[in-house]
Amino acid sequence: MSANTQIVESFWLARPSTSVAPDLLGCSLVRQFPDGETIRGIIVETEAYGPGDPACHAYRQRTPRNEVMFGPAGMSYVYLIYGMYHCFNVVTDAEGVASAVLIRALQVDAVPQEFAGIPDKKRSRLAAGPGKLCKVLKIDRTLSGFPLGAGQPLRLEHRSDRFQQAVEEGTINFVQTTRIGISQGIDLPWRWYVGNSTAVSQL
DNA sequence: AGTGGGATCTGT
DNA sequence: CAGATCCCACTA
Repeated sequence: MSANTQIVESFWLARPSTSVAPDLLGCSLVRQFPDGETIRGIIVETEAYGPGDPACHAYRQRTPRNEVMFGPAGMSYVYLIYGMYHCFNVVTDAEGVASAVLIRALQVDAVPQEFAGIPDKKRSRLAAGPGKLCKVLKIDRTLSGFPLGAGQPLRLEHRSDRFQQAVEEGTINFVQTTRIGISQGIDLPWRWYVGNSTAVSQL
């Protein structure tokens, strides 16, 4: 696998969310608009949700909202939270197994024009949170249930060679901890983030 | 048909 | 730490 190739191999995501979540760190999420404009961010924080997990939206029943989580890997799952923010997930694992990885933070290098006026300190943390990154990339529920492949409004790209090399050399390390903002399943260590990143939602 | 709480974020 | 704000899953 070479750098910057798009992740069209959905089988790569057809594994338990707890395996996929750390592997998504360093990959890029790319938003492509009809006019050709793109906004991209490097994934620096993720959380896994899956079977037997009381914090998972599909823990109780298959419902209209969580339907896409039961589908094949490599699809988007977007939902509205607290009436005003959206959260973006990558659906994982085999068809019929409800699971997903919540993307919690992105490092956005090329900040869109409309955010150019804000202070440097805030600008580096523009997408440091699941609701914030959806605001920056203009992700809402209309983008739920679509494949994350080439030519789509949202797509994933693999780690750059540079990032992968840094991981292997130990220059970049990953931290695994418990998840944030939930009231059940609070002891499961299913949150991962890039150790030296300044763009994670919390430490 | 009504309702309580939610995988959040911002400003005080 | 309160408030914003809306959808939906659950109860009846």
